[in-house]
Amino acid sequence: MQEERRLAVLRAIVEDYVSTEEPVGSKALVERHGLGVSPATVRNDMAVLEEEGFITQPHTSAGRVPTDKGYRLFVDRLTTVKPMSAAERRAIATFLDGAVDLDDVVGRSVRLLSQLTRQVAVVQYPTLTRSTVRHVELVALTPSKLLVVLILSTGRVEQRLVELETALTDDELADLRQLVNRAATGEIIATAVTALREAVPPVDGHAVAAVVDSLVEAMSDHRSDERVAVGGAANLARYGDSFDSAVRPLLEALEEHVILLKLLGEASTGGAVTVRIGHEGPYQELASTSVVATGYGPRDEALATLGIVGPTRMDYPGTMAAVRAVARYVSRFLDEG
Amino acid sequence: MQEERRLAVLRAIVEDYVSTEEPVGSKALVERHGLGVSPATVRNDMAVLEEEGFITQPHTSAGRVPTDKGYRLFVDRLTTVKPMSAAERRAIATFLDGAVDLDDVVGRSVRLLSQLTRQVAVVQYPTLTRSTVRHVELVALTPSKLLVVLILSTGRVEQRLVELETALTDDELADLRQLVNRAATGEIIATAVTALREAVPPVDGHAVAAVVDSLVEAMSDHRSDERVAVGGAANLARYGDSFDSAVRPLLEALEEHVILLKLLGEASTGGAVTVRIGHEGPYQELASTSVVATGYGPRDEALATLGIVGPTRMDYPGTMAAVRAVARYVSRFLDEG
DNA sequence: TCTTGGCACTCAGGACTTTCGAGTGCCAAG
DNA sequence: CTTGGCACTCGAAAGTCCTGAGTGCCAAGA
Repeated sequence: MQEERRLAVLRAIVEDYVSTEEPVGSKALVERHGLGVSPATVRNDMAVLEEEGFITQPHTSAGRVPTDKGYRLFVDRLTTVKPMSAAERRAIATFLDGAVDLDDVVGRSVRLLSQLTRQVAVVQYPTLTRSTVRHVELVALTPSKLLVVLILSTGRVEQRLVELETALTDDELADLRQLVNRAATGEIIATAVTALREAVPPVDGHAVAAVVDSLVEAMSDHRSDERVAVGGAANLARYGDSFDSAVRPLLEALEEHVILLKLLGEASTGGAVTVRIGHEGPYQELASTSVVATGYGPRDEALATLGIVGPTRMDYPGTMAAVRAVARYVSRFLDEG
Repeated sequence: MQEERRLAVLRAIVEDYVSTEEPVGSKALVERHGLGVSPATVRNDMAVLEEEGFITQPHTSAGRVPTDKGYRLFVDRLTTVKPMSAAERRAIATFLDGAVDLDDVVGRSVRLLSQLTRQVAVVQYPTLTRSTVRHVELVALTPSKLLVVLILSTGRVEQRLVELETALTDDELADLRQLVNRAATGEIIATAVTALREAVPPVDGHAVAAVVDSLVEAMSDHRSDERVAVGGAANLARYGDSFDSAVRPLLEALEEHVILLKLLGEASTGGAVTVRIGHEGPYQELASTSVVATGYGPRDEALATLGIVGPTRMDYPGTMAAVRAVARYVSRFLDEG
C-alpha cells in the first residue's frame, strides 16, 4: 500500500526530472501529479527512497534526482513500452521504404532512429561473415577458477579466465559444459548469444551466470571487425550542461567503433529491448550515459543490433518504443529483401 | 617601412591569439616578439589595422583579436606553408602503409588528418566521374536474380540487384558478361555508358536490357552518392567556449554530407591548398569555422578533395602543411595501387 | 613625420556580501 | 500512517567593490 505509493512517487520523480531537467521537490510533485497526499507524506516517502538508494539530492535542500539504481527500477518495473501511434508507424514505414540496398537500409535506419529519439543512433551492419560456434570448453584450474575456451568454426579461439564466487563440483561442471554447448554449438555468434541468455536465467552472483557472461563477452570481442553506422551526433549539442564530463568521452566512443560494438553487443538478446544505465557498463567515462538497444534481423534471428546512446536522464519509455519499432520494421524489411 | 611593421604586428597578433586564445595587447606583443619598438608605437599600428578592418577589440580596453579579413591577409600574404619534418613524413608514410583497399585508404587518411591537425577531418571518396571501369561482374543469385557488380579503377565498387523477367542459362550469362566487359572495361564512365547503349540494342523486357539499365544507373548515379568520411569529431570538445554557436551547427553539417561536399567542393582546385575563412562561405551558421582543403588523386588529377574543418582561430600554417602533406601521400598511394 | 613616455580613462572579471526562496527534516497532533 | 507547522539549510541570483590590463591621446623628442 505505502510501498505502492512510494513507487508511484519514484515514477513521478523520474518523469518530472526527465522533462524538466531539474531536481524535483515534494511540493511540485503533488501538484503536477494527482498523488492525493500532502507534500509532507511525499517527503517521508522520498526519505525512504533515498535511504534505499533510488534517489539522491545534489545538495542539501534541493529537490531529488533519480540515481542509476532508480532509473533501473523505473525501467524494469514502472514502465511498459508504449506502442507507437499509427502515424508514427506510417512514418517509419515510409522512411524505410524505397531503400535500395543494405547500405541504404542501414543509413536510413540510423537517421530514422536518431530523429525519432533525438539521440545518437547506432546501427550495426548485419553480420555477413557468419562464423559459428564449434565448441565451448570449460577447464577447472582450481575449484573456483575456470578457464573458458571458445572455439569458432573459423578456427579462431578465444579464452577467458573466470573467478567463481562459489566452487563447482565436477558433476556440476560437466552439466554446465553440456548445457552451454547444447545451447551454443553450431549457432552463429549472434544467435548463440541469444540462446545462451535464454538457456541460462540470469541469477546474480551464481557461477553459471559468470561463465555465460564471459562467454558472451568473448563472443562480442570476436565481432570486433564488424561495422557500425552512427547518426544524430548533432543531438549531443542538446546536452548543454555537463559538457566535458559527458560529451567528450561519448564523442570519442563514437569514433571507436569497437567500443560501440561492445556497448551494443551486451544487448543482443532477441526480442526484448535492453537498457544499460550509467555505470552499469564497463566504461567509466560513460557513467552518465545510457544505452538502449535491441537485436534485429530477418525471422527474429538477431543478426545484429541497433540502438541509441543518450544521457541517463532520458525518456526511457519513448526511446524504448522507438528502438523496438525501428528494429521490427528493419527486420521485416530484411525479411522481404 | 611602417607598412611592413604593421603587417608584422598583424602576424604577431594572429600567432599570439591562436596560441593563447586570448585577446592580445600591445605590451605583451612587444615582449613576446622582438619588435624593437615601444608599446605606444604598436598601439598606433593597431589603431590603423583596426581602422582597416583586420583586427577588432571584443570590448573597449581589451586586447585585439583578428577578424576574418585579418586571417585572410595572414593566410594570403604572411605565411608560407612550412614543410613537415622528416619524422612527420615518416609517420604519415607508415600510417598509410599497409592500407588494403580504398575504404581503408580513406579511413586511414581521415584518422591521420584529424590526428595531425587535431581538427575534424573530412575526406571525399574519389569521384566516379573521371574513373574508368575496371571490371563488371555478374553473379546469379537465383536463376532470375542477378547481382551486378561494377568495379572502378579507383577501387570503388557499386552493386545493384536485378530482377529478371526471364531466367538466364549459365551460357547466356557468360556471353552477357563478356559482352558487357568488352564494351565498358577501360572506358571512362561517360563513354562506357554510351558504349554499352550501343553494344546492346534496347529490347524491352529482355534480361540483357535490364542488366545494362542497372549498370548505367549505377554509373550515372554517382552525383547523388558521392561519399565522404568524417573523423576526429572528438576534437570538437576542445572548442570549449562558443559551444552552442559553433559546435551545434558544425555537428549538423558533419551529418549532412551534401553540405560537406559543397564546402570541400569549393576548394577542389588542383595543387594548392584552399582556405575558406569564417563568413566567406555560403553557410551563415558556420561563420566561426574555417575550412582548409585541397584536391588529391593520382598523377595530379584532382579526383576528390580532402581537408579539415575547424575554428577560424586555428594554426593555419601547420594545418595547411598537414593537409597538403596528407593529400600528397594519398595521391602517391593511389598512383601505386 | 614618426616614435615614445606619460597620463587619465574604461571596463570586464574576480572576490565578496547579501538576499531570497525552494526545499528539507522533524515533531506533535489528528 | 498522515498532515500541518516550523525552524533550518544552502545554492543561486543580484548587488557591490576593486583591480589591472589595456586603451586613446597628447606633447616632447629624434
